[in-house]
Amino acid sequence: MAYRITAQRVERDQALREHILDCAVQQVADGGFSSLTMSALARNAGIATGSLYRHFSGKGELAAEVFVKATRLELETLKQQFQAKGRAVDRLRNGLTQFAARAWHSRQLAYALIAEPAEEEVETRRLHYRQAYASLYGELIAEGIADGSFEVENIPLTSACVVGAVAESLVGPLSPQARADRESGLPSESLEAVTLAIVRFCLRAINAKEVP
Amino acid sequence: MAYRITAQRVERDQALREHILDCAVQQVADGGFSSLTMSALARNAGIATGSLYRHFSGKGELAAEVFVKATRLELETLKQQFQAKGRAVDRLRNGLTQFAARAWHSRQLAYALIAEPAEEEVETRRLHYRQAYASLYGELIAEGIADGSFEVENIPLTSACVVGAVAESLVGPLSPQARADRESGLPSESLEAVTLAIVRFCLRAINAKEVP
DNA sequence: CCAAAGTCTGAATCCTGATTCACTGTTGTT
DNA sequence: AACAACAGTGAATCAGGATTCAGACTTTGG
Repeated sequence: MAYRITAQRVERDQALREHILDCAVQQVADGGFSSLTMSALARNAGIATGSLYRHFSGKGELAAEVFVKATRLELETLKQQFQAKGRAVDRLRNGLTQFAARAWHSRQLAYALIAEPAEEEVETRRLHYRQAYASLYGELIAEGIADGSFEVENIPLTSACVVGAVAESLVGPLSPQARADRESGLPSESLEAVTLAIVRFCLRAINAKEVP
Repeated sequence: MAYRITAQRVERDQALREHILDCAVQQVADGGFSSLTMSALARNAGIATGSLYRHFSGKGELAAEVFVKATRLELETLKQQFQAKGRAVDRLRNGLTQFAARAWHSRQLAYALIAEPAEEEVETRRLHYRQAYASLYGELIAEGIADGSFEVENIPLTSACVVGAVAESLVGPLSPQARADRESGLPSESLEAVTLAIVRFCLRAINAKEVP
């Protein structure tokens, strides 16, 4: 024998893999999944295209990992707000507010994660994580129902509606920001106005006793 | 001179163009935009691929026309309900109910029109028509506000939320139908249940005095 | 320092459809 | 009928990105 996978090598590999993923996330944040090409990524990461394939079986897997890495963070952040202590209404309001702010400040990434067409593998993950978002809303709604502050008949469907409403108003083509991008230069609603509208919309939709 | 575009020729051309579009819509309704390839379309329409280019400048234009043809119908149908006579609440409820039913009965097409990734030219039209949907909701909401049956602060944003909620719950990955497709064979909500949930959600969200 | 066993490289290749175009078939005019 | 001008055909070509792979280069253990 004359070669063995040493600990140092394993570390380097992991570090390089992370480095590649970081570059990839950056690329998606800058130009969406459509700008994530193997050659551009290799260039950014400072390696050869072929080397990418030592770390990822193919583009699909790579894109999926990018998606998961970025989405998990958002989901966890929202979860933290939702599972904090306090009244369900407040937690929902805080969660939505924070979610809106994060999406607002990195629109391209938010759009890529929520809506941009991408590899099949990404769509699979998207499906999974949308369910996860909906479940999160569902749990919170259930708690609110239990303590009498909300009133909803069909929790899963209502959760889906909430996910849709939030997505559309924040990153969809109707979002004020997208409109502003198009009719560039012209007035556009502020983050505060948008957040308020979304929070009101959702709270009313779930029959909250208290709406700002 | 020895050739002139005769009326007969013009008619044939128009007829053939329509025939091609019909085949294309059918293909999209069966397998989504992803199944719309020039060669398959040529085969279905019974002509050569090259001939497609006598009627459309390229795939983008063709796909866009398919989108517009199919979407215009939906929009007009909804508009008719919304602009009927009667109370705003009833018109909204009827419109949503009908929209849901139509989407439910041709999911693949609904998905293709509302959410499926497609050519740039299609996305442009989609943008336009989503605005149109939102405006339609907006007008109706404004009428409802005027006669005191709704109460909404930010009409455009609220309309966007409605569009998103409806889209997500009907054709999004969280729609009961999509879930059923996945966990095939298992129970799934009925069209009636879904419709009721959506109508309730939207009516409450816009602060309707009367919710079923 | 050497040989063995990996790793890296990036130009060449493959893949999947859209698009073209030289050729054949039709239609309209004289 | 004969010709001009257009329409239809579909195999060949193109396009643009992912993927491969024959060296060149590194690391490891002796």
